[in-house]
Amino acid sequence: MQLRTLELFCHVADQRSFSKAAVAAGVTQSAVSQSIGHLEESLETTLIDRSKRPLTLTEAGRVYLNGVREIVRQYKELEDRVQHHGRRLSDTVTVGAVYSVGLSYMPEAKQAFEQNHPDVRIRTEFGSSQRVVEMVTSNEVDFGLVSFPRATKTLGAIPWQSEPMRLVCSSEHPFASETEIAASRLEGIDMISFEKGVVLRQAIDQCLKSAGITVSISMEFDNCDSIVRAIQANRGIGIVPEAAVRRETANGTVRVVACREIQMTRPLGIIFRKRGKLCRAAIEFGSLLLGREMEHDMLSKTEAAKADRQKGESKDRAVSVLI
Amino acid sequence: MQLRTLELFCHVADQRSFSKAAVAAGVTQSAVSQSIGHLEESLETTLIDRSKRPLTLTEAGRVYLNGVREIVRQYKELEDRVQHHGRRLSDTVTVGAVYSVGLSYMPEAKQAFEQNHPDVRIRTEFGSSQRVVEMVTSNEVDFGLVSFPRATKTLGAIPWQSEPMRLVCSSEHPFASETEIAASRLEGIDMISFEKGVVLRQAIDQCLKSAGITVSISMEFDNCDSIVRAIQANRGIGIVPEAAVRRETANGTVRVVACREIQMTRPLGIIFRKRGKLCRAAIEFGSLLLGREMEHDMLSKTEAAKADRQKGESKDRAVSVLI
DNA sequence: CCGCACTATCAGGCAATTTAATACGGTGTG
DNA sequence: CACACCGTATTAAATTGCCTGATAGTGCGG
Repeated sequence: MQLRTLELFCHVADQRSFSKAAVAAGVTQSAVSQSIGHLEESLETTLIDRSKRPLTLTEAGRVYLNGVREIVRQYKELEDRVQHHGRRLSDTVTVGAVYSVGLSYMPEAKQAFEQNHPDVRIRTEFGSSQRVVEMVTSNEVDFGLVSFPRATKTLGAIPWQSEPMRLVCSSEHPFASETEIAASRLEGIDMISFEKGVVLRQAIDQCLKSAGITVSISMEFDNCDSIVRAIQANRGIGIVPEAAVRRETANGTVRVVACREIQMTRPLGIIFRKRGKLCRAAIEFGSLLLGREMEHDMLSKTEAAKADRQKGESKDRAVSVLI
Repeated sequence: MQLRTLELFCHVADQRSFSKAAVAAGVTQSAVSQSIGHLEESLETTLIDRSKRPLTLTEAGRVYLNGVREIVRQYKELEDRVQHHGRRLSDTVTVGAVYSVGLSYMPEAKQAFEQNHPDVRIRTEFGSSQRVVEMVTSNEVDFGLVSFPRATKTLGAIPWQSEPMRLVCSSEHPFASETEIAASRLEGIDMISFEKGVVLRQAIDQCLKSAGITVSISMEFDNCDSIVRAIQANRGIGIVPEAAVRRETANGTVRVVACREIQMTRPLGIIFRKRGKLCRAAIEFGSLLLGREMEHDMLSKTEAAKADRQKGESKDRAVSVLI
């Protein structure tokens, strides 16, 4: 059994889609399909229920996923532990990223960087926002790409860019034919959003509130993808990161509607461990992403943190980092 | 990374030899060498110190071995858990065996069986004696091949065959030129044996004692292999299973010396879980090994155990099983 | 220094994996 | 119900990687 196949399976389970898993893993959809097929064959079990979209895992699939995730995580950790026993520092930069951010920005960045630094490999690890924080904390990755970066005692955060959030609806929705609508038209409308725990949800609620609008949240999900799907199904409107609907707007299944009062962005940022310095290559790559010297941000933030700690609570700094 | 490669690495670590690992895994020495080579390359670390024989693990190698063993074990368990979710019973018989027994008897048995049952695969898992017991207990394997089989509350034991133990010495040893020696000549001689905890050691001590001989144990190891190596180095004589020195006697580096008073055998046996019945194929294969119907032994032992439990302690039954 | 046993390396063959192209199937639409 | 669209399965060809068999190199003991 190929460890890579197990990772592939994790991607498929995460994304509930073979083709998206293929993009995340950087192979073709065909390869994913066959790999998973062989995997199921060798296990003499069906792991994925292909009879409905989005795909779901079978009972066996769920059991397997749990085990495989743990095993893959454990192996990566072991690999790291052993590699650092070796003599020379790794020439590989590993970046953790949430799917939405990683998939949008990593491919070009990786390619651009590897062109200029043929001796350095860039690896991307995907995971939930929470998982990325964990990856950075436990030093599984050099740094992480997340939205709403949050500095903590051990983690530093560098604001990167603000990705616009768009008000989107299905092409069937009444709003679809309009290019701009007044905020008041949103009053009481059905909206699909993130679950209450998700930071993005809180930001959206905040934005709506300050626009003086009350909407009716009709569905809640823990990921962009499901939201987009529900919007496509015309179950309501939603506010999502632009990158998350790039494909869908291109093929016309959803529409972006402008609304002067709803001008949201979600801040993307780089998080890193304050202790334990990054290797040269990682800093170079971070600088490429940022479009400026990463080192400067790391230092200033660290100092800011130090100053903060003396003052007590660091809440206001956190805000300043986020915006 | 290929899970198979990780297993290979475990074999190499167990056997402290590429060529022996190759035999255990059923591939060529070249394949092992290359696999481990690539593994080390991909880890950018040296796992095995090739500068001395027998091979030793580097620091990184030891760390890696620990992790890999756990991961391989975990994956196998997961595989099982998921496969049993599937619809049909496995057509694979998995046998756990200590190296010395498995390597001697499994290859032919496997071949013979698969010839008659082309639809059944036989898989052999190697491990220490203790590990084999664990494999059987946790249902990782259908049954186990061990020496000194020991029935327990959960495990049944079927005596199989008695492998002769041989008194062997280096070709340089004074005894090498003699075909038979008197037991008295062993008095006070340097002997290499197993560590005190090993059952085989206790059996050997017992045998020597009843022959009225006291020897001087000059070295102790936890495995046959190291003992044979020490004997080859002429550090003393030893009493080891015939199969363990087959190669060495063939190439003349060690000699088997007959001694009328030292007539030892080590009992080999099959151990199995009393609860949870074996699949048809496993029983067929067991029967092939035993040369008689396995089912009969399993039943009678179970009943014997039941009778025993009523009487209290089962020590004397254990003996009857062993001999 | 030699012989022996073992490991490394190399070229060739074969099987597994990947890709690109295409067929097939599920889902929503008119 | 037919159609369009999106996503998955299938196929053949190309590629990669693994294994074998032969051979060269190395550690170890004499």
